[in-house]
Amino acid sequence: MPVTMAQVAKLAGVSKPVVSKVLHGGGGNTRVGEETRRRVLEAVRQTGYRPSASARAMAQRRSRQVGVLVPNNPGNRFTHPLAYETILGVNEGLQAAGYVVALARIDDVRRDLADQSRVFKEHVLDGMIVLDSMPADVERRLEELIGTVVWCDSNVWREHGCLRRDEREAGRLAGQAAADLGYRRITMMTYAPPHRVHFSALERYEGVRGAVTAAGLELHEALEPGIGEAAARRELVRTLRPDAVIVCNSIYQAHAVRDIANEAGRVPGRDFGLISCDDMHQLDRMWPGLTRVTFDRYQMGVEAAALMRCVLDRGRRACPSVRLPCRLVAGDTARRQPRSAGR
Amino acid sequence: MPVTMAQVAKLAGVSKPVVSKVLHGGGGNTRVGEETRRRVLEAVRQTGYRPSASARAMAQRRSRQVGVLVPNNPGNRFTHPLAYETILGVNEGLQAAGYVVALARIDDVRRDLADQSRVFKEHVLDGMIVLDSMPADVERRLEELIGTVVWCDSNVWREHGCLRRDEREAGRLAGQAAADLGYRRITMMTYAPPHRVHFSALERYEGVRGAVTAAGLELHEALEPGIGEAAARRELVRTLRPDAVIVCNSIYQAHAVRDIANEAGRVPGRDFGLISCDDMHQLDRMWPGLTRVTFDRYQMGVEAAALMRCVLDRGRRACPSVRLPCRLVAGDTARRQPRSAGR
DNA sequence: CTGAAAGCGCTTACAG
DNA sequence: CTGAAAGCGCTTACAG
Repeated sequence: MPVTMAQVAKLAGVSKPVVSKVLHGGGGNTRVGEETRRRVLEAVRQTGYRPSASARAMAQRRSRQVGVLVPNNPGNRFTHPLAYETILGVNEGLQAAGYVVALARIDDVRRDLADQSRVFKEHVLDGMIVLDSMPADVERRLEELIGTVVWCDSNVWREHGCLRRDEREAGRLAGQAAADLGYRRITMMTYAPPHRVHFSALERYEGVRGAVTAAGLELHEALEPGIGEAAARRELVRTLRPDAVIVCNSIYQAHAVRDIANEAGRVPGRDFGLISCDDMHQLDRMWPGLTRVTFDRYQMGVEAAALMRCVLDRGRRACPSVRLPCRLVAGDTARRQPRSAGR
Repeated sequence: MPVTMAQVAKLAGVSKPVVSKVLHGGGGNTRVGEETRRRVLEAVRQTGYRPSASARAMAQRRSRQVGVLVPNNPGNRFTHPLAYETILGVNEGLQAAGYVVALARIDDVRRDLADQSRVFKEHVLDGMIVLDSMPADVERRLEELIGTVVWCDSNVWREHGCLRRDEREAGRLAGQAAADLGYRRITMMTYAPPHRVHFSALERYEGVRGAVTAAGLELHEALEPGIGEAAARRELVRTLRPDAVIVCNSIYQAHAVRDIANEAGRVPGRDFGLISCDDMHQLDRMWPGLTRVTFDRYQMGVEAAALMRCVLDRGRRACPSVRLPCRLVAGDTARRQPRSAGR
C-alpha cells in the first residue's frame, strides 16, 4: 500500500490541507508557517510519500495529461518517423510544465467508439497535439472528443492554435540555391499523390517553382521511382548530368535518389547536383555533406508544447498560430557550376 | 460539465453500480437484465457519456497507464531514433489491452526528486517499459519508483521480464555472409566506447568475430571516423577494395561509410563490400539494396507490450524473458567474390 | 438481478 | 495561519 497524504499529515501532526498546500504552493493563500512546512517536508521525506495522480486529477477535474496524436495509416503502421523528433520536443516542453504526455495513433480515432483507445473513449486528456495531417473526418471528430487541440505540421491552419514550418520558404531556399549555383537543368521530384496531399508538398513545390522561374529557368518534374521500377530508375539516371540538379521533397527521397545513382555508379555532387527541401536528425552523421534546407523538428515540438500550454491556460483566442523559419545548409552535393557563355 | 455516471443512471432509471457493470462487464457477477442493459446503453448513447479515467483509476487503484522510458543523454537530446519504431509497437500492443502509453525520458529519472517529471514523482503508472540501456543508478532507481519494469533492448537481462534481439546471432549472420561471399579482407567498424557500452555492440562484435574466425579468416577493426576527421576518412577510403568488406554495427554507421566512400567517388557493392548488422524502417525506400541483418523493431514493441501485460496480470515469475530472432537480407552492397586460386 | 453505502486520495471553499 | 467537511466520479463488497 502506497503512503497516503493522510499518513503524512498524521506523522507531521497537521491536517491534509496543510500537506497539500506545502506540496503544491501557488494559489491564493499559500501561507504556511515555516516550522509547519519543515515538519511536513520531513514527513514526506521519511515516508517516501508520492501523491496519487488520479486522486489529484479527480479533485481538480483536470488530468494534466496531454496527448500526442501521430499518423498511422492503415497499411503503413509506421508512417512519418520524423515525427519522433517533434514528439520528444513536445515531451520536453510539456513535462517541464508538469504535464504527462500520452501517445495516440490515428487509427484509434477512426474505429468505432466501442473499441476505441481509452485516450478517446474516456476523459483522460486535457488536450491533444496533432502531428501531421489527419483525414478530414478524424479532424472533425477530434475537436468534439478533446476540447483543446493544437495542430502541428498539419493541413489544418487557422488564426489560432496552429504551428507549422514555413514550407514555402523551404522550397524557395532550395530553388534559389539551385539557380544561384548555376545549374542549367532543375528537376523537382514529386510524389504520386495519395488520398490527400500534405500541405508541405504543395508549398515546397510552389516555393521551388517560384524561385526557379524568377531566375528565368524552367522547372522540370519527375516522379520518384519505386523500388521495383527498373525502367523508371534507369530513366532517372539518364537525366543525371553534371549541370543538372535534383531537388528532393524529403530526406527519404534524397536517399532514394542517391541510391539509384549509386546503383549506376553515379555520385551526387560529382556527377549531378542534389538538394533536399527537408532534413532529419542524425543526418550530420549519415550524410553531412547533403545540401539541404534544415529545420529543427525538436524545437517545433517544444513550441507546440508552449502553444498547448498557452491554449490550456489562457484560451485559444490568446494564442496566435506560429510559422517557424528554416535555413539552407550549403553542402557538397550541389556545387557551383562553371559559367557557360563568355563572361 | 461532462456527463457523469450518476446522470446516466438517473436517465436509465437504474443505480450507478448497474451502469458500471454494463459498461465494464467481466468480474464475478456481471449479470444484468437484458432490458436493463438496453436502457443503460441507450442512456449512454443519448448523453454521450464518457467515463472519467481518473475516477476509475482511483477507485481501482490502478491507472491502466504504462510508461515507455526512452534514452535521452544529456548533450544529445535525441538519442536512438530507432526507438520510435519500438514505441509504436508498444503503443499498439498496450492500447489494444486498454492501456494508455505515457512517454518518459531518462533525464527525468536522474534529476532530483524536486523537479522530476510527474511520471516519477507521482503515482501515475502501473508499469514502465524501458527501451535501451540506462545508467546503472537510473536502473536501480526505477525499480524503486515503479514497481513493475520490463527491460527491452537494455543491458539489464534476467530470467524474467526482459526482451532482446538476439544480437550475437545478428553479428554471426553478418560475419557469415562476409565469409561466405568470399571476401578476403573483413573489417568491422567499431565505436570509441562511451560511458557504458550497449550490450548489442559487444554481442554483435562477438558474433562477427566468431563467424569470421570459424571461416579461417582474420577480423580487422576500424574506428568510425568523425565528420571532421579528414585523415581518418582518407585512411578508411584506402582500405576500400573490391575484395574487402566493411561490416557495420548500425545503419547509421553504414550510411556514414557510404558517405565517406561517395565523397571519394567510391560506391559500395562495386568498389567494396558493405554489410550492416542492423536495419531500420524506411530502408526499403532509402537504401533497398543494402546487405544487412534485418529485425522488426515494431514487433519487438508489440512483444514488449505483451510481456508487460503478462507481468501486470500474472506476476513477473510467470513471464520468462524473450530473445527475438533476426535474419539476413541479401542485397547488392556485398557480392560474391570470384574464386582466387584454381578451383 | 439490483440498490444503498462506503471508500479510493486528493483539493477546495469555508470556518475558525 | 490551520482544521473539519464536503465533494470529485467511479467501483466494490454487501444486502436485499
